Amino acid sequence: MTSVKESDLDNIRAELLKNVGKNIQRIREQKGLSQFDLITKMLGEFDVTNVSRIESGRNNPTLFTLYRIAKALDVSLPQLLDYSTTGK
Amino acid sequence: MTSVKESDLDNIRAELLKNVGKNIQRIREQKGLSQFDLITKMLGEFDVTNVSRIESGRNNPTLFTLYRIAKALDVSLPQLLDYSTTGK
DNA sequence: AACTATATTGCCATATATGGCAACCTAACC
DNA sequence: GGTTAGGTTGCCATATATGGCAATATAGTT
Repeated sequence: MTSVKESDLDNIRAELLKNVGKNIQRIREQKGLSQFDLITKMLGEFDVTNVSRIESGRNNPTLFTLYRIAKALDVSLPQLLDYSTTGK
Repeated sequence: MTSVKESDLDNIRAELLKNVGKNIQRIREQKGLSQFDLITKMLGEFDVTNVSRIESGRNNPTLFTLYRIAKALDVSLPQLLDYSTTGK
């Protein structure tokens, strides 16, 4: 077994995006911020629409996007992506 | 001061991509793997060309790409992105 | 010199993240 | 009822990550 079925790969991707998205949402809400509040704290421009898509796992955000979200939420990049401790 | 000059934003992005890229390269070489070895260990298909581009900071990888690289290198996603401890 | 392994760069095509806006949906108000 | 805040979804355009291959570079070895 060296390969992974394509559908499995899609499931792995979907789970990852959902887990990270939920983690972002959890941290944002812990800080008492709305999605709009978040984008106003982000470096540069960002569309609030995409926050919803990222938090719900519909988008596969880039490294730079994740970095700007982490900064806006006042957490480190590793913290933002560490969903293992929060009960997956 | 609420905004960031566009050139500053580009510099922040460039530095981030370079730091994470170097971290990936460092971990890969510590494990004694070539770029080709890395892609063969990654889930699904990945082009070796893009490993070079990511390690040199020319590409802004997606979350799923970072996840697959982390898995192939046998480190956690937070570890892969934690370049702060390694001397920036 | 030649050969091999590894990495970089360039080019083009495709897939998709993001920008931007409008419409819609709840829930909580008055 | 209406209004507001927050979030979602749909649509389209643009930017760019990735796929894929070829060419080049570079270092190591014989």
